[in-house]
Amino acid sequence: MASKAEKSAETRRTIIEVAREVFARDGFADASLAEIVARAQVTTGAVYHHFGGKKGLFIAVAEHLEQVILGEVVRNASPSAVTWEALEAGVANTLEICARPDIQRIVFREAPTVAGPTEWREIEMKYAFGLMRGAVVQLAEQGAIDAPNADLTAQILLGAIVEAAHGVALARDKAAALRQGQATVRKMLRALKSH
Amino acid sequence: MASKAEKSAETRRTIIEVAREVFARDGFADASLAEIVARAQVTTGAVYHHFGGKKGLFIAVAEHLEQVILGEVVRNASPSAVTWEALEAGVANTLEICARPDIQRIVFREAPTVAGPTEWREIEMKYAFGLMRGAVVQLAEQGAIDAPNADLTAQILLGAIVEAAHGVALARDKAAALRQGQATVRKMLRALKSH
DNA sequence: TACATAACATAATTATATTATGTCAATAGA
DNA sequence: TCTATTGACATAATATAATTATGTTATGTA
Repeated sequence: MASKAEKSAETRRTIIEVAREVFARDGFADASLAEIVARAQVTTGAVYHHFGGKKGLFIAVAEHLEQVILGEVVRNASPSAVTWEALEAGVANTLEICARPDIQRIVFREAPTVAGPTEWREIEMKYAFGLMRGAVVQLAEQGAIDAPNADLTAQILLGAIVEAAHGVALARDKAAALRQGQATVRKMLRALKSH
Repeated sequence: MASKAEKSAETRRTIIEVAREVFARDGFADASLAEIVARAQVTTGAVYHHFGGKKGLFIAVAEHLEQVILGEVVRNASPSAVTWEALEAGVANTLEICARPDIQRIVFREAPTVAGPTEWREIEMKYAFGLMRGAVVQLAEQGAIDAPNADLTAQILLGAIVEAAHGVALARDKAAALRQGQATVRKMLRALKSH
């Protein structure tokens, strides 16, 4: 046991795990690769082997966090088709998840600039943005939502959610802010309902 | 004429002007101070004298762009007190301005991470965010808008606007996207109207 | 069993931002 | 009007990381 592939995957996970902490605390620019490899008990060679460099490592961390988000949102979601209620619940859930400081900073603040706008958009398409976009498209087809441009609508909604989450993270009374943020976003969402 | 102070202000303006182009094209991290000073026909000494470093220069550029935004928005605004119509018009106008790629990237994507969240928030308070926040507060006092948390509401609105602008910038048919984005944001805004 | 290669470690290199120092000219005070 | 000071830069040295190049080892495979 402990095959070569398993050991490799293990170090990869370890590096991502500690990098997540360091990037969340210091941000991409101020994070030290030296600290990451020291805490992960590897060398820079390992990082360059697995991720191709600091940027690659950061993107891997960000993508991993996107998977975490996606995992939690779909786990909490009903497995049936997209309904209006499911969208509302998913939005509220996403807002809560995005209020976590590490996700906030790594995924939504820094990743777009570190990866570059276009490349990051492609990655995002597979996760939170893709999910939102898919929901908007389905509801638009059902005639439940008024969205002539699904991409744009999804982006605006996600933007509102992310900024609400950021506001929540900054607030002193986070529980209250979370409720207010969810209420405000829910109102905005309902404004898109077709009738 | 051409006093020392005038000449100094002139080089300062020149540096900001060319730095704006380079930062907009390459982003903060990939932008080369060497290229900036070469194109501005000064040396790094000038940059450090005026701005204290690369970060300081970037923040100066971002703050300058915030002034540009504020200038255009208030110029287009009616000089009277804040009304619902004024807010709607201001939001539509802001969305249009924020769709410009350089403003998008420098002010809303990178500045928060380059300056650090808290420091940038203080700066923002004097410009777009402060304007939005002030409008929300006034309208809430008038009872025209339902906003229990003015900071949070302003942040969510600005987030929706900025993301809408980003979507517009990415769209092929920008004119159509701009109209759709404005329509969507207007709907969301009206959802906050109290009745 | 021998070879190839994945998975790293180590050491050299480089690329830029920063810092330290130097220069000159404008301006304010005597 | 003379001079001392200092602001406004230029130039050259330094330092801090990231990156690259090269080396090593163990494991899977033919």
